[in-house]
Amino acid sequence: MTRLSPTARREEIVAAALRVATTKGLANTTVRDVAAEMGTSSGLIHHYFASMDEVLAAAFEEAAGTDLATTEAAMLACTTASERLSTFFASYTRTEEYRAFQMWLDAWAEASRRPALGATSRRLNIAWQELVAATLTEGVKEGRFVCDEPAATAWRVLSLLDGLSLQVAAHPGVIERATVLDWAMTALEGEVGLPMRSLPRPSADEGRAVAS
Amino acid sequence: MTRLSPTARREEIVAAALRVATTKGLANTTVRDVAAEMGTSSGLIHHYFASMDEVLAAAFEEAAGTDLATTEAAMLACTTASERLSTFFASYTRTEEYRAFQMWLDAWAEASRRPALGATSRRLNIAWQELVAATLTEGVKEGRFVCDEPAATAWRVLSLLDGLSLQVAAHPGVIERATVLDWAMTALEGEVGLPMRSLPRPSADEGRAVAS
DNA sequence: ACATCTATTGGACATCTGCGCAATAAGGGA
DNA sequence: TCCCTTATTGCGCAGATGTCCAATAGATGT
Repeated sequence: MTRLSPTARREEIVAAALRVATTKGLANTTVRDVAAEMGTSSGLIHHYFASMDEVLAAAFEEAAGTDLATTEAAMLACTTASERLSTFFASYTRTEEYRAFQMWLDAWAEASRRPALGATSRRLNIAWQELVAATLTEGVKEGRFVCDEPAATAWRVLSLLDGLSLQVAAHPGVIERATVLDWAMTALEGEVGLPMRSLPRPSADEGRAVAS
Repeated sequence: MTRLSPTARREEIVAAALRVATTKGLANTTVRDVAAEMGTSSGLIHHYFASMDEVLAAAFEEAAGTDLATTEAAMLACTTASERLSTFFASYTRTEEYRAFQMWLDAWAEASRRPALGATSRRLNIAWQELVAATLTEGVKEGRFVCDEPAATAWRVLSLLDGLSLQVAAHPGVIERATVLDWAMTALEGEVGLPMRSLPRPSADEGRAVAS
């Protein structure tokens, strides 16, 4: 393989690991898989990462972190806090379509066994919660929402979303994606004192639009 | 090893597998682990189970099914639907203490990779939801609750509980067990038209009492 | 042109994995 | 008592896994 700069090679490794993890799942991604995906040797990966745990942590960070950044950017383009939350829901439930949620399932399950992955999973989970909490606080300042504890409400909404999405990912057919979206948004409306169904429900297409 | 009847031996294998899975996690439980736990050979396990997938499925069924039966029995001992639900919450959040929730995390993550485990996980998840739904229906008949769609409400409450419990199990310290319990019960109160905090919050001791 | 640094190789190593199979032995029925 | 069924053994097989390391080669500075 052509000799690359350390930073470029590191990024390539993370990108390759992410590509494999998206297909096979984080828990099933091996050093040799990543090396084969890049067309290089397995030793190269350990030249940049001390352990496979750190490779997976970096790959997961790339996946969930990019999702977070993309979502945040899309939300910033909205004018009101309500619109921002609608965008958030559309973006969050979209991830299922791309089987990205299986990665969260793997990360949660492996968190107690792989320290680096666990730390990353924890950090990103909190980051997502803080994004929701911040948006709620904005809505309160705008006078649109009533919310005593934005941090707590954010955890509840996010956890409801996770719990429902988890069923979609692990037990296909039990709950529909559109149902997850509707139930989670209704729960939020109840939390912040909005009229039922006042938040516009994103269509499946809108979810896709955010993705591109 | 002393020669046992097929049914007795099968049960012993499942019990041993469950013991190992409780310690190492479902995903990390191997044939040899189970054999060593019983003090027998690994070949014996394959004499009773076609694949490791089925061993894990049986072990998980034993764990989650017993929990379900125990919880159901404790609920039946209550007179009102409200008390039954309080008992349910106490029993459900108790499972964390025994690290049993890690098993659910593993089951959800592995569901797409191990068919038998996936089918079992799906069945038991639905069974838990049906237990809640049935109790809600009883409460409506008693005139204590208002609930248009018990099945949907059950999924929401259970998913919120799962999403929050998942944080406790995967990211220790982020959310407290007592908080999970309080938030989930409050959510239910909102769903069925009960006054806030009207459902008695079980103490940690009560949770433990149900376990024994 | 040379030397130095290090990215990259390719495989060794020890261990683990699920699974299968021939041999053994225990127990129950005739 | 003998026999036949089958529970149980113990190991082998083929493959996978994370990690490590000596050897190689490519780039960069002098």
